[in-house]
Amino acid sequence: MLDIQLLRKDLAGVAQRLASRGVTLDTARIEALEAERKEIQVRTQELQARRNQLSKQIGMAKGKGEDAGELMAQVGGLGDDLKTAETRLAGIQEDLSGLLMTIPNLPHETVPVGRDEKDNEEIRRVGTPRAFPYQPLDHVDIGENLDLLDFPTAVKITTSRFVLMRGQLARMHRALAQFMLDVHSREHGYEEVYVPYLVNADSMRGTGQLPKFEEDLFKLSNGMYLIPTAEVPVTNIVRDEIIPADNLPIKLVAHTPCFRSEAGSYGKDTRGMIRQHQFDKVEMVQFVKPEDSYAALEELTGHAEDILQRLDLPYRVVALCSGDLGFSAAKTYDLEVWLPGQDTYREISSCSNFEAFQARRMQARYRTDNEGKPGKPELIHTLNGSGLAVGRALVAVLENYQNPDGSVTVPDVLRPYMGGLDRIAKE
RNA sequence: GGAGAGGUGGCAGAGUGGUCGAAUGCGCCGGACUCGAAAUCCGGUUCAGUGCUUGCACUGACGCGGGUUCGAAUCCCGCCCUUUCCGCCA
Repeated sequence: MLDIQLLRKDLAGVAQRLASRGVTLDTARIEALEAERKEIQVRTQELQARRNQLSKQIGMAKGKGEDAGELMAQVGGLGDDLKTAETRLAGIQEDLSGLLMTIPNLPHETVPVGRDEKDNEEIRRVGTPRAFPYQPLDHVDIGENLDLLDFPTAVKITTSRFVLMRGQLARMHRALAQFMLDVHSREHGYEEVYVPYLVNADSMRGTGQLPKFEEDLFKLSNGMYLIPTAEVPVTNIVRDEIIPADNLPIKLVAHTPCFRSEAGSYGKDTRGMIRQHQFDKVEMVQFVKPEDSYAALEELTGHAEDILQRLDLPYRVVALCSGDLGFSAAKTYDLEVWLPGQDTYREISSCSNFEAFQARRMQARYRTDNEGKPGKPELIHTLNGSGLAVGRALVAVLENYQNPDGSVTVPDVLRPYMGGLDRIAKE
């Protein structure tokens, strides 16, 4: 959510910055609503003040045993006007906040301006894709040849876009998550948290999934939602909280399944594990002071990169352009891992600074003490990034570590998590 | 799932229709006292929002949402949550 004050002060400027995202702001409607709001709010508050004043006098009169009939008649005359004004004000404020909730974040000044993913800016490449003397297989062929990856059975159990993994492959999937969680919690300074996988609508609004993106979510009959990312439960930990400044930064990491309906992506990545309704992810979340958030974004992105480097997977870092930015993000780096089976880089992590956008929706604030005097609560900045998507990391390992005989070498860093196993081969 | 109790400031806890954003205690901050500290005493200590003459005024908030009333923390209805007992259960 943007600062309503900013919209009042510089509506044209906001509209201009949103235009770089390809979003057209209905400035005329906002101006009209604002003008109406101001008029009605002043009127409402005046009427309320008058009523409060008279009611207080009635109380005093009755306390002294005097007749309050005259006063009561006076205040009674306000009743209808007041009710009308209050109702209108509530309506306008609902319209205004409803509109505000659907406006995306402003891109940071360092975000490259562009239309779509073609305009994203490659920042760096790390690692060299391995040269294969033969046509490398993709993860589906590798996994199915090993009898460890089973899509048809998952379809039988549930439907398409789900997967069944078996044996050492399921184990490697678990090993990847454990490895990532260990590195972030032991070496990068994150506190590990275990969180609910079902959340209420307030939490979804807090991080920005609602009200605009309900169709991407799985909703339960009792009104709760399956989380599409750990970002939602983890970030909402600080909803409606005022954090002492000394406690910042707060860095949390969680491993959760993620559920996405993938509505509107029919025909996209239908083969394999790239785009599933259910996948696991290790997610890093940071709560920081505003002045620290861009340094934190670099740091957090580095933490995700560290996992790729330890797995010795080639990747590149891409700065998303304004048109490709997610709804709540002010700036995002995507990490794209090299997939030899597809002969391309594919997204495996997305690291974003949301500045105060989520914090404002959540009323997540911090307070600084200036020489003993408590300062005013100010909005924190929130960040998060995948560290990494576990399913896609497994895909990357399968494709990058495949051998001509159909086996897959286990990356060094995962061996301790797999009982020392050095390769996965057909039984 | 059944029956009961309850949700008030950072915490504890009063308040059951009227100068109540809310007693009192604890905590916290400042000051006095002290060589210093403790004790004691004095003062302060929620958040959101609006207007403009930017320092003041006003509005809203006692779990959430409605209602009654001139006036609601207090009465009524619905929901959520906590808790006790019983039942069930990994």
